Amino acid sequence: MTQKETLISIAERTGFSISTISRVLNGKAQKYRISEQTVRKIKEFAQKCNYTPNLTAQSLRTKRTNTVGLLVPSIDNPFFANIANVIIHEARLHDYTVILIDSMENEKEESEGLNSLLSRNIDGVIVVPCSNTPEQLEEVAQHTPIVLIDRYFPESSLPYVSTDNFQGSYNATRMLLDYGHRNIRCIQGPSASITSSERVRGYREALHDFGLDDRAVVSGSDFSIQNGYIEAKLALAEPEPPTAIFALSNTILLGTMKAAEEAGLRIPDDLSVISFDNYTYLDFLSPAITRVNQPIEEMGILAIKMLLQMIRDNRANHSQILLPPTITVRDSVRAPRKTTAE
Amino acid sequence: MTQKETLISIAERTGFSISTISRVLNGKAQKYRISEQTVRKIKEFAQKCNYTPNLTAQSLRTKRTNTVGLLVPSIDNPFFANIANVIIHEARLHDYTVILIDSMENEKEESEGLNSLLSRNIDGVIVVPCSNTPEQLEEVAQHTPIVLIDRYFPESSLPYVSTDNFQGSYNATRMLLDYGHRNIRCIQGPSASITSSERVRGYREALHDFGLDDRAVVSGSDFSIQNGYIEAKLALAEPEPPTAIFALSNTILLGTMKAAEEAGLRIPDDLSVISFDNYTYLDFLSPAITRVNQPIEEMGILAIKMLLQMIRDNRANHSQILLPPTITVRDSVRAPRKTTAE
DNA sequence: TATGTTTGCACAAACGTTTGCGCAAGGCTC
DNA sequence: GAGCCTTGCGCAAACGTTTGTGCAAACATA
Repeated sequence: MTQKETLISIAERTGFSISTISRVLNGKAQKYRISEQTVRKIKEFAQKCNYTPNLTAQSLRTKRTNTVGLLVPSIDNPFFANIANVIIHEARLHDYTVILIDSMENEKEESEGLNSLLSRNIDGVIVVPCSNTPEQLEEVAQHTPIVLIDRYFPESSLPYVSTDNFQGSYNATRMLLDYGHRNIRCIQGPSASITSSERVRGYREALHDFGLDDRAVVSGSDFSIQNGYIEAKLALAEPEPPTAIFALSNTILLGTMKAAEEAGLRIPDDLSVISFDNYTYLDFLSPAITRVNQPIEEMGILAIKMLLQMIRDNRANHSQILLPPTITVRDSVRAPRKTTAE
Repeated sequence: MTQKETLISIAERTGFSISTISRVLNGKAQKYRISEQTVRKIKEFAQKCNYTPNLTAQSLRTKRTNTVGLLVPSIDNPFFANIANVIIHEARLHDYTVILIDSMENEKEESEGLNSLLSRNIDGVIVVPCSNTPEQLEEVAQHTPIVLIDRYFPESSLPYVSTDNFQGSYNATRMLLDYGHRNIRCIQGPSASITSSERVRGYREALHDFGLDDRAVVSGSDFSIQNGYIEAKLALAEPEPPTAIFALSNTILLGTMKAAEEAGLRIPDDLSVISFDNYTYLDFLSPAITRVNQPIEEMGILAIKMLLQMIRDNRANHSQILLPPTITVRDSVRAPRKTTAE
């Protein structure tokens, strides 16, 4: 295996000093009055020998890495892959590289991943937290710019950008109500998660505004297909089964559909469903699924914007932003066959 | 923003030298005969002030980063997200961190991403190449361990691990033939891509073995939903439309299904379909889709294993491995209504 | 008490950069 | 030809580590 070129090796072979070469390659030739001729020679030589600076040395010296960290709970989840994609592209536009760490929805991994990022002297970090407390993150925020995305801590001053899950959920529930549904089951994700709990809140509020507080039924434990399956299975087996199911994530939706199919129920004829999250494949299910659509791209752009601003200004920012979701209407909602007893 | 602890700051406050502290924290106390007492004091202090080593300095000195790069064409594609997931987890098991770069299926981005990784002194890199030539990668291989995954260059000696796309495709086509289909359309991805061309080869070979060389019809241009839609639309409008469609990716499949639906064809009654790639949601389409299942997990594990071995032994490896795919049978294949003219 | 051995740690160089400062050579002014 | 300014570049310190070597003190031996 051959060696890589360094400023030193170039200096030896061109006869110029290390500093001169460094300045030329960093575009500071003018500032330091390096002659045209020298600049040309050095640039040519560097080009020819395919020199690339050693980033570790560079950042050791400058304290900057032009790198931001991105810590997500599971890159395997298309929602987070989507976020990662946007953030990687957006960072790239601003000449930043992204280091992606997967915390596997595990507090310990999250903590270690964060430390690993900090050790690398990243300039800032974007986090979808999976722990329940903001403590470590707040400590990090003392010395490193940090922005939360998707999940956040309402009681903390950490900056975040997320979807207005409450509003999205409220609107979706409202839509079902407007179609005439009165027995609407809500299947939630982990109740500790702010995204899930806000969605539940929206669901309850919509029922409340219809004077149906007592009809609110929420169950479920996590964002898994299995959870959706089990909860839907139970709900549909009840004496007075729901006429509509509101699945608080697309995975929960998949489980719900399976349960509906097994119960011999056709969607939307026998059962209406509405989901969260917007994936292409939701259009290819039968029927295509009406869902609450999070503005992922805008979230990613905003998060990067906030982060880079904090990096540039070297001071904290406490913006806490919720973006409005929209509803993508497809074919999974219809008026119930017959109004329930109520 | 507060300062981070360094060996120097700890040295000043504990009275021990930098080297002693370094050795203690690296578990080399024994080797350098640091007393029990000193070890304890230093460890306690480091713990208390939450010291984490500066990785850039560390790797500048040691030339190792315990980091591997992963360069994929698009993290937004669940297939690559899945690969990334496996590799991240597997690397983690061996105490390696992964830096993920997205080349956006763009040669220039790939090249720059690779340089960015190299600048970081990563210990090795796993690549799903998107360029058509192995030149740059072969040059990198001169000084940095590299393993290709999924896509590879048959004429190059670069090590790779991939699926036996030929075999998977052969078997799938064979299955359709065994069901009695004689008019099978194949919708491919980019013809320059080895994965797509191998799949096409498998398709042709299977037809050949049935003495149906002249019935081979391949069309398509990329792994997009739109491509699948357009090609299927065209195929189904022909005077003698296919009784089965082999979609060479799951995205092509989605387009195909949409076209079939618009043509009023029911799957599998009026049209059989079979796909590549194995995603959960394929089970939730109507009907669930029979598909060729790539052993992604094994591929990831093998790639990491090969890479770490190269890193450890500090020498090249030229293993070129194809893992056998399997077929996941669901409900999208059935015997054709009536045998075609042939 | 003199000598050798062990114990326990510190010194300093090196990794590849960046950057403030300095210095030599040449040109200009008078 | 003396003094000053400009041009063009090099010196060396610093970033936070790791690690080969060195050295003083303590201890053991004779």
